[in-house]
Amino acid sequence: MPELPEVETSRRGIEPHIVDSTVSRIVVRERRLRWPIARDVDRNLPGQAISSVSRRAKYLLINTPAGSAILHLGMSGSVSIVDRDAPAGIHDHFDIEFDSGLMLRFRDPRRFGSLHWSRDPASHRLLRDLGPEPLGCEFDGNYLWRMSRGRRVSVKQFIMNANIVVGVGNIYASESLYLAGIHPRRAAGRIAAHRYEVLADAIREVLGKAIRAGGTTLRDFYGGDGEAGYFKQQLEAYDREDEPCRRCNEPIAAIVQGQRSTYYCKRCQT
DNA sequence: ACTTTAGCCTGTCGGC
DNA sequence: TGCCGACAGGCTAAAG
Repeated sequence: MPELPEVETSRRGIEPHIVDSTVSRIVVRERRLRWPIARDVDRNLPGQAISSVSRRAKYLLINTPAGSAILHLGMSGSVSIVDRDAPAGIHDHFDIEFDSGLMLRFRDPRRFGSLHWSRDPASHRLLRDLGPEPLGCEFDGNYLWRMSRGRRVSVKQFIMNANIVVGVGNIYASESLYLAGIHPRRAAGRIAAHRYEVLADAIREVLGKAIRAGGTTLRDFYGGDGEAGYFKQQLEAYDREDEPCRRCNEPIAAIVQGQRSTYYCKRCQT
């Protein structure tokens, strides 16, 4: 489900409801997520006051003066703010309860999500090697060009590599390359600097637009406030196999790269 | 140091 | 109706 815009939408949906609240307890019903939920989460989170909710890549950070809960939504995870007495459904794996009477509920049918505790999240093993934020100032075409020299991977897999740049998942990779007019199979190391400027701009534009639309709801994504994202209507390539390219009418093609589907226009993308 | 692959899970959808 | 395979928005560890 969630790429950067969906995680950012979730962050904005939950932060106002829990900031300045204090965690009264945490209820874990299922520890077997992508990594088992360690007991130090249960030990450290209760009693802490929430200072902010931030995002790094696709991780949500629930920050307190003593450290942060690091939450990942995996492929099918979502968070919601509900009343403390709301009955738990089958895939509601944990709740973080607050003194306000509300709680943050984590639901994840496929259990690819995760929850960790860290006193210093930036140096946590899951976060420390991540590349720059695509909407931040260290990310630009020159950065992509420098990082890509000598690499033979396809440009699509290159921009989906979180060590290069974070937050570009399968949907927005196709969308960005479409917007930039770059063929997804082209080798990353054989793309000229000026084309990387176009690509970096495209990534920022696509992600920015998607955040403004509240994310992409393909099947079942809802932000923290329960609203469906409506970026799907703006998708140019993703999930549009055989439908006409909106620029040239060529049917959109679908291929597989690294076991993920890629969508692109054979005429517009070179 | 880079690239590729398998695998973690459940739910849904299309074809038979 | 039901069964079966294919596929789904992420990411890591291990192997090559």
